Amino acid sequence: MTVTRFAPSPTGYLHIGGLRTALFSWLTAQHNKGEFLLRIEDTDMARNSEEAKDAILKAFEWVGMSHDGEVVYQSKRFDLYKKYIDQLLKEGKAYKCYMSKEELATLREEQMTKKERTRYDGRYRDFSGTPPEGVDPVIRIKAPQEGEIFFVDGVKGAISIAASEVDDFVIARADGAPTYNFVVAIDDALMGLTDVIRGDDHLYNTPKQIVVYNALGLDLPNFNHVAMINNEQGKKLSKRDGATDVMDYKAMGYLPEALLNFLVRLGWSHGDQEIFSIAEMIDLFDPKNINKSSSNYNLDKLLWLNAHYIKNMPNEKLAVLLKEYGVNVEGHDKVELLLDATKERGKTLVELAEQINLILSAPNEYDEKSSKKAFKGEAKTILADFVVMLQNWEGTLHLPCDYHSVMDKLVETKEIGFGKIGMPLRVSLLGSMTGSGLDEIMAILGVDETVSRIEKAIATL
RNA sequence: GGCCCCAUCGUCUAGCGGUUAGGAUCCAUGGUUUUCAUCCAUGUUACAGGAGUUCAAUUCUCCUUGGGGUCACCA
Repeated sequence: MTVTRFAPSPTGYLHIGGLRTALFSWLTAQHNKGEFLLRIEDTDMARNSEEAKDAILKAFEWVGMSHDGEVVYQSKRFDLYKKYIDQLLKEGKAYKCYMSKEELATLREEQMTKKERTRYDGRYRDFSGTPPEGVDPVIRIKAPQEGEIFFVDGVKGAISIAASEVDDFVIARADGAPTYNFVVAIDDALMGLTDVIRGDDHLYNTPKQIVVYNALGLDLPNFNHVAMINNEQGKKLSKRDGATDVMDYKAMGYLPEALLNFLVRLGWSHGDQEIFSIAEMIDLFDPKNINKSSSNYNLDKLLWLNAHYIKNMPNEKLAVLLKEYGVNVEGHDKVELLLDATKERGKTLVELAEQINLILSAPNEYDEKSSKKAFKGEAKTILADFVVMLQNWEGTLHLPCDYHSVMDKLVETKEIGFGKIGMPLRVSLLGSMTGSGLDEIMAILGVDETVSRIEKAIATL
């Protein structure tokens, strides 16, 4: 059975790039009817935060990616890691290193001035003398000293790194707490991971983890390293490039299905297909189609996708979502009409809410440019005549086409162009020259409200 | 700097030795729409450079250049 995982460290919000690798992992599991596990990497007690962990879980909930089984917390598994550390110590595959932090810093400085790669020099690897006083030792694992560490990456292909590049790295801190590369290998193995999908910033961690797998005699999973997402200039994505917190996208009015669709096409493709429902992604996703190269982040397509998903979303669902953006249309007797008339005009739920509010609340002021253009000439008398006609026909006005026929009639009897009534009417109802169809707006408002808004406008002329 | 990875329109990408190098987005233009948006149509724009291999390279190899990643008692 395929088992994948997402393993964030709870030091901040869920990053947009993290969501993509999580999505790739989740899709791989779903596609193979396997399991997608969630593990919180909180071995660094000093940097963890409960809020960060909750924020990450919340983001997962928002996008609708559910994990299987219980969330695994590494901080609760220290006893387990301790057991493996003791085992390696006993087998001579790991050793205590009494080098102080100061000594290590000095060594590193020397290496840097000599422009060498900074690495631990192995001075305690075969140490058997009397340990220095006052130093709590760290525990280092014995990495191979020659040869190559080789593995086949699912997206990058064959990777080989010289053993000399991997030093005897620390697996347990001076306080006894295990370190990342050690526990990742153990947990991935113990949790039954078959496919590790992660950012390629972890590529160099892989040989280290392989050292752990080998020392403990564990089976290797398939590694898949996904290239990074950079900003539009190809540089590392930072807050300055816009939102990097997944939840910011919710605040900006993006739909999770749009965000996921956008993300799945960043570094992965299925021919020319652009639109993927969640079900289609699951059906078609295969990590072997993941791109080797990094991709740049550009929100144009996300906006387009979001507009697409809003346009195609059932009104009932839209009405529910809109409540989180300050618009409650659920009680309105013309909800269907209201949403049909506005949903093609908002690329985000925030914009859609604005469009709806434009109709729902009478304009407090009239856009200067629009009113100047619309409220000129005979506008006042035309609007007054229109009000009279609306009132005369009141009982028969229900559908947009009913209102349209009144406008037709007005244009006909007064022998004027459509714009003569259209423009002033639009500004009277919405306050500006842009917006949904007049027929729909009037049908949504009803005769009373329509007349009231027109009369209010007339009063200012 | 050492090591590792990468390289097709501005951006996301298709391509897997022989194509008029395709799609999407963006942008521009036209049409539909009483406005705006939607929608439809059309158009501009790409194989980083240089050597090979081959009858033939965007595609394979090498070099250069450019970009990214990584070098913790962080994850």
